[in-house]
Amino acid sequence: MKRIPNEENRLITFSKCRFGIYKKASKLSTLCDAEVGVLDFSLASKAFSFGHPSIETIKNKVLYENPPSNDGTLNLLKRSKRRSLEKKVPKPSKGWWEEPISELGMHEPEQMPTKIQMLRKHVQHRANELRTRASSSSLSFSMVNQTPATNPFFMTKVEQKY
Amino acid sequence: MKRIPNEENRLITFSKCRFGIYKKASKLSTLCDAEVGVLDFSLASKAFSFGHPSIETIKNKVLYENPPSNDGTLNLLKRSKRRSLEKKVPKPSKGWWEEPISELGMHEPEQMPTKIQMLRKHVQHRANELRTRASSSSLSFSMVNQTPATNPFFMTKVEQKY
DNA sequence: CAATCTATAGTTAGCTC
DNA sequence: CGAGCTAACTATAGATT
Repeated sequence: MKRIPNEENRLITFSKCRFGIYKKASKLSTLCDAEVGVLDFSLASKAFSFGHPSIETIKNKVLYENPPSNDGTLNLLKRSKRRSLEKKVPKPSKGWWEEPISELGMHEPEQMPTKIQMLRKHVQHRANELRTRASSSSLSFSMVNQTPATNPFFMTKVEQKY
Repeated sequence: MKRIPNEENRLITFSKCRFGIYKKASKLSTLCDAEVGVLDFSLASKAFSFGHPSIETIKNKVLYENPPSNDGTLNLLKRSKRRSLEKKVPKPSKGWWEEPISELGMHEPEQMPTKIQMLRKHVQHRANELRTRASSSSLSFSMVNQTPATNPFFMTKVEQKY
């Protein structure tokens, strides 16, 4: 799978696929009560986006790393105070599906072979589906902590199929 | 279609659908030579993202509205200078697939009935597929101009199916 | 908790008009 | 230039292990 050579076909596909992604993003937001943003920049220097509940909401999360309304309060408390509250209302243990995908943050392709072994198994599984391609571009998954204190764009590279 | 009631199922779906979207975003980036970013915030206050070539690239475009390398130069020139250059290298006429989706920027639902008629036909077609749901949330498409001088998050609301 | 399977549902590339 | 179609492809909800 590679870049569509014909420019017209490429642009038509760009448009069609974008709507497909927006539709899926919309579905995700409804089914899972999530906030989702999608940004698409064509090389022709046009940009489009989808956002739920709005692209502004997503933008603000990225720009200002606003704590979410449902748990931000705790994070504003001192660590000791937060700990004691957490004892009263303990967090449920986390399932694999809600774990951060990875804690790797390397950006150099050379580092991949060893570091990639540290990926969580379910990511490896998915990553295996996305087989190597010749190009140097990469597929990135990242976990974004929403408190200002933590790195908001922690990133992991895996091999990319498309 | 509505929010999945069971929390476990909801989280599993969140995880599965996210990967599906990432896969499609990856495909889009390769086929169409585009830069794509996806941000997912679960209500459990976790956030994940996909980015091609990296989420950092997308983040920087949003944060700093960096002009793209392939056409940003022109936009930094004075209008008069730009005009004269554009005469020498005229832009090709645009197809429907590369037009900004809309030039509507309203945020009030009350304004929709009249304004929505201005949407391009292919957007109307898509929008019609996304039928009303009871909730007040909305599906947003937006066009993002990449020069600092223009509104980077111009937005249009249409009805949402999911 | 995590992986795997599968029937069903959904998507789209290329085509026609 | 856009809209519509559909065969082939792809994704996924729910079940199973």
